[in-house]
Amino acid sequence: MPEVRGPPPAKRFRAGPGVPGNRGAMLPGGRRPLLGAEALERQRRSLPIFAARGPLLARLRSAECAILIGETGSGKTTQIPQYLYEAGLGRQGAIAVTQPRRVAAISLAARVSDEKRTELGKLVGYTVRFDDVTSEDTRIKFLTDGMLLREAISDALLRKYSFVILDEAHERTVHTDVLLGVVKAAQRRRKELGKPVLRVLVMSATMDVDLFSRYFDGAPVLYVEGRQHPIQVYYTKQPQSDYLHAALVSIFQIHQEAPPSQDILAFLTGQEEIEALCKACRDIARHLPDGCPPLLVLPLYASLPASQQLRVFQGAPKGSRKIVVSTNIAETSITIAGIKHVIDTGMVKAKKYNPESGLEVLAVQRVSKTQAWQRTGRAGREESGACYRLYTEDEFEQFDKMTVPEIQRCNLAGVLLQLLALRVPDVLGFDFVSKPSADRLQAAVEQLELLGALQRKKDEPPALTPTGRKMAAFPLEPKFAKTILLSPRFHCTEEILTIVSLLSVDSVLHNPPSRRDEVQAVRKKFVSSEGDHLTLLNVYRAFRNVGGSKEWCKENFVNSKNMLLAAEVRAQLRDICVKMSMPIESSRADTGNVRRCLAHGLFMNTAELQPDGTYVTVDTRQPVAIHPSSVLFHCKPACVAYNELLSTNKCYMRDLCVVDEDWLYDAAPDYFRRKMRAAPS
DNA sequence: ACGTAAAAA
Repeated sequence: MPEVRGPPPAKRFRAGPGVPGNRGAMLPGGRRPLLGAEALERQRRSLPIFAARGPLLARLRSAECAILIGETGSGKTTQIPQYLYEAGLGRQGAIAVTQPRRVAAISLAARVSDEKRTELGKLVGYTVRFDDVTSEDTRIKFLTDGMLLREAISDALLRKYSFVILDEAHERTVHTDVLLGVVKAAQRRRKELGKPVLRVLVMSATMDVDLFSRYFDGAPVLYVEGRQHPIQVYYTKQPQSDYLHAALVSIFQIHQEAPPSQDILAFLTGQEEIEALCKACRDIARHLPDGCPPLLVLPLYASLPASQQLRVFQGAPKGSRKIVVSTNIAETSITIAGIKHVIDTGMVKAKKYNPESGLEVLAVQRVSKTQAWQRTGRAGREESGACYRLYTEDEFEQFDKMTVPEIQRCNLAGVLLQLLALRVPDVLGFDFVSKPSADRLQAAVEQLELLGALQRKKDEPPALTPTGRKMAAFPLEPKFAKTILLSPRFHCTEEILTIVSLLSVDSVLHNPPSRRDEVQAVRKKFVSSEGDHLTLLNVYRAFRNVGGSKEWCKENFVNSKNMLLAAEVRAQLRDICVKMSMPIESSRADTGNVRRCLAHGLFMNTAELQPDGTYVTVDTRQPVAIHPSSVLFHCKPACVAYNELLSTNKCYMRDLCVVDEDWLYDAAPDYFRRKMRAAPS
C-alpha cells in the first residue's frame, strides 16, 4: 500500500489499493540544459535500468527476440539503445526504435543525442513523416512505427537494421500490430537466406506480456522496475449515474480542501462535454466563499487550437489552482507537469465495431483497467498524488482488462493494401498478434477489389493490381488514393490534391460550440452549394490568397496548425504524383469535374434521397442523415457521396458532395446495376 | 431535422 500524502480523501470516496506498478508510457521529456559529462554519466547511472544493464545485455545477446517490461521512469527507452550501441550490437546495422507518436520519436532522439554528446542527426537521429534527421552515420534511429512500416514496403527484410526495438507495444496501435508481424517475418526470412540476424526487442507495460512472448515463440521476458511516486486511489462508495455531476462535485471538494498549488486533471470524453464542464467550473468558481483560492480552468482536446493547448503547460498564477479538463489526449500524448490530483470519470469516447450493422460506432464507453491505471499514473509524475475514480471498486473489477487492440476495431482496407504492397504471400493468412475476424478481412478484400486495387483468382490468395501498387504509394486511405489516381481523367488533380490533403488531417475548421453564430456568419463566404469538399477547397484557396496569415485563420475560425499540415501533406502527395509522371492540371472554375472525380472515387459511399425526405445508403440501404456540421445540412440533394459514416445518436454522413446519379453508373456500372436491382425504387 | 477521440503514413 503506497503511503498517503496530500489532502485527506474526499468524504464520498473510499480508499482502494494503490497503483500496482505502473503502466505508463515513457514520456518524451523536454530538452534539458546540457549537464557536465560527469554529472550526465552520474544521472544515467542513477536510472533504475542501469542496475540491470549487465544481465539485460547478456540476455539480449543470446536471444533473437525478447520482451521487456519496463515501468515508467525506468529509463528503458533512452538507455537501452545506448547500451546496445555501446556493447557493439548496432555496428553491422543500425538500431531502430519505434514510437507510436511523432513528438516522442523526435524528443527521444534529441535527448539521446544529447546524452551521447553528438549532434542530432549524426550518431542518433530520427525519421518521422515530413522530417528525416538522419545521416550515413546514424546508428540509433528513432522513428514512428508508421514510418518503419513505410520503409518496409521498399525493404521487407529491414536490411538497414540489426536491431529493432518496438516501444510502447502495449498501446497496440494498428501500426505496431502490423509491424510486429512484419518484423517477425523479416527475422525468419533473413535466417532462411543466411543473412545477419535481426534482433527484436518488444517493450511494453505489464498487461500483455504473455501474448507477445507466445507470439515470438516463447521469447524471454525481462522486467525492469520503474520510479513512480505513490498514488492513493479512491473509489466512490456508490455507483454514479451522472459522471459529469460527480466530476464537478469532486473538483470543488478537492479545490476546497487541498493547497492551491496542487493542480487537478480530469478525464472526460469529448469537446462539448469538456467545454460545458469548464463553463460550469468557472461559474461556480465565481461564487465561492471568501478565502477559497481562484481557479484557472483549462480545456484540453486535440481539435483545440495549438495556442490554447499550450496554456495547459503554464503554471497558474501564484495562489490559484489550475484544473485541466481533458479527453484521453492527456493519457499518453500530452504530459502536464505538476498534476497532483487526477479525476477519472471512467469513460472514454472511442470507436467500436458493431458486428451486426458492420458499422463503426463512435460511442462513450467504459475505459479498460489498463486505461484507468494509465490515467491514475498521471498523478504521480513528480511526487506522490491522488486519483479519484468516479466509480466503485466493484465496477472497476468489471472493466475489461485491456483496451481492444485498434486493429480489431478499424477498417482494414488500408492495412491489407499495405500488406499486399509488402508482398506478403497470403494476406488473409497473415500472422497477426491478434487476428481480426474473417468477416472484416473479407470485407476489406471486397472493398479493395471494388477500387480495382486487387484481383482474386480461384484458389489463389488475392493479389495486387498495378493500380493497387500505385495506390499503396500514397500515405492515404485507399479510396482517397484511388480518387487521386482518377483525377487526371477529369483534369482536376490540383483540386483533388487539395481536397484529399484537407480531409487527411484533423479538421481545419474550428467550431467552438459557444460561438456557433459567429462561426456560421464568418464561414458563409466559403460555403459551396455543391458540398463540403468544395467548401474546403474555397477555404484553402482563401488561406493561400492571404499568404497563410495566422490572423486570418483566427478571424475565420480556421485551425492554422492543421491548415499548414494539410499544405505539407499536399506537397508530399504532389511529389508522389510527379514521380508517377501523372499530369497535374487544374480544372479552374469547373467544379463539376471535381465532383465527377469524387463520385468516381467515393462511389461506394453514396446515399439517395427517399420520397419521405430521408436518406439511405446505396451500398446496404442503411438509413443515414446529413451530419449537422455539413454545409448541406439544410439541403436535400437527390444523391450525395460522402467520406465516412459516423454512428453516434444517429448514423450520419460526414463531408458530403452533391453528385449526379449518372456519374455513379459510369464509375462502377456492375456495382450499381447490382445495387439498384436489389433496391425497390 | 441538430453534433465529431486520438494518432499516424
